[in-house]
Amino acid sequence: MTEHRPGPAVPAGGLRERKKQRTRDALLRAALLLFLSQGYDKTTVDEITDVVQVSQRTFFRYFANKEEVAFAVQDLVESHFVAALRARPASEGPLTAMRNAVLVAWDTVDEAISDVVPVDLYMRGYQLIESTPALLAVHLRRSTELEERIARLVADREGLDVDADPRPRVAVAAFSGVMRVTGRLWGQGQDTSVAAIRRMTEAYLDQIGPALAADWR
Amino acid sequence: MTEHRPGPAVPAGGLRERKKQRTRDALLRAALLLFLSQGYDKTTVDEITDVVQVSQRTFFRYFANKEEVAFAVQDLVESHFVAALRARPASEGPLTAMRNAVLVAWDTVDEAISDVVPVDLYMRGYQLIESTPALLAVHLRRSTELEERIARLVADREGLDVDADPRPRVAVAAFSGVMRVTGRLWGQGQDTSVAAIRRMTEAYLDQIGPALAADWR
DNA sequence: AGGCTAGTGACAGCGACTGACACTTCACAA
DNA sequence: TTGTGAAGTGTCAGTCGCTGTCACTAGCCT
Repeated sequence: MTEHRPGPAVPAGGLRERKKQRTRDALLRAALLLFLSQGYDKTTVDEITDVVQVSQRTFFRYFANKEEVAFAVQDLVESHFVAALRARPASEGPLTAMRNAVLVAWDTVDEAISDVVPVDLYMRGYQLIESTPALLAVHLRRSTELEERIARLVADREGLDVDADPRPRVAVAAFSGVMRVTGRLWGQGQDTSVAAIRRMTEAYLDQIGPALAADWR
Repeated sequence: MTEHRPGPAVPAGGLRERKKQRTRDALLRAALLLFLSQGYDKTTVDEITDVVQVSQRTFFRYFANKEEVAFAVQDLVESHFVAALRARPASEGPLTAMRNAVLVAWDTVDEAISDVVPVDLYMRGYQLIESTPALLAVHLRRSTELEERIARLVADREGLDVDADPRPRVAVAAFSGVMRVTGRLWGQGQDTSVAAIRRMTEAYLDQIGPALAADWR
């Protein structure tokens, strides 16, 4: 009996590891709640660690900086989108595949993250990012990294070399540009539901063709 | 003789104002040179103010934060592009106008900024931004603000309401997305000349059509 | 049982940034 | 020309994000 199947409700790993996970989760949740209730800038790391009863030094052992904790959930959603894109049939063209992937991703975010945080919390977190200059800046930089990943993925789908053919990067750039506008406008709007952002996404993607036409009249 | 025409080499304003301008310029130049020689992160504000012989407090009276000083020249170039876009004949469609505006802008950056800093310095500054995470993040956020300005400008050209018709923002987003890829790849490349980025700009813009086609084969 | 080491807390220190206040210096009017 | 107000600056003290160091505690493994 040196080994046994993992029980249903018991997280993997020894006591050490489980403790670690608990601290990280606690910090994450505490930070998110504080950010949402009083704003990111007005929340100090000390306040977060006070809630969790942990030294400030420990916070920085789990998160490289104060920003990182705000993007933990974002990471999940991004991976979720990438997975959705990967799942698209090879028969779909690049733009169609990306378009369908986002829409499917929005339709299934709930299941994808609900065991970490409720979707509602994620949505409010996203809005916080969009409305906090420091976070928005980091978000955009992270987005360009995601773009590169996607470009490589698209290139693979089409059997191309990203560095030889500019089309993958150009297509992804144009697509992502539109996604960003959508995110921004959604953040400014009233309806903060997933349905709202899904609707806007679709509407704006539909405008790529018309918007890029030579003449708008 | 309570007033006299401004002499040829004498900047406008009283002594007070001229002094102010000199301090600001000195700080700007000192900062840029330090950033370029030893990197942004490794340069402290104290080092900058030591060169100019000014207290740290004074630095922060001229620049809201350490980042701001790195974008002073960038500001000029952006305005230069906006001006170029404004100068495009109404007969050109949105995309054509933007495309021509960037190209013309690159062809004339030299004249536009040379009395503040040599173009070479600007180019190296741009590369610094692209390669410094903290600066890149801010750059991208600033870019979205510029995008909004451009979208309004484009909407005006076409006699549309930005908030009613999504096409201006979508077109600008797609365009800017491609511009960003260009900037990134240029920054990673070897040739740091204006000619190089102009060439890449043109090449990548040419790919928008093909990249957005349904089928790439 | 006892040594090993991962994880933590306490502390000191750096650098970006801010508020308060006193002081210098220019501007402008009497 | 001089005096007065305000603009611009330096000094100082303090906050906050973040890092290095070191000693200590508690799971782990033999």
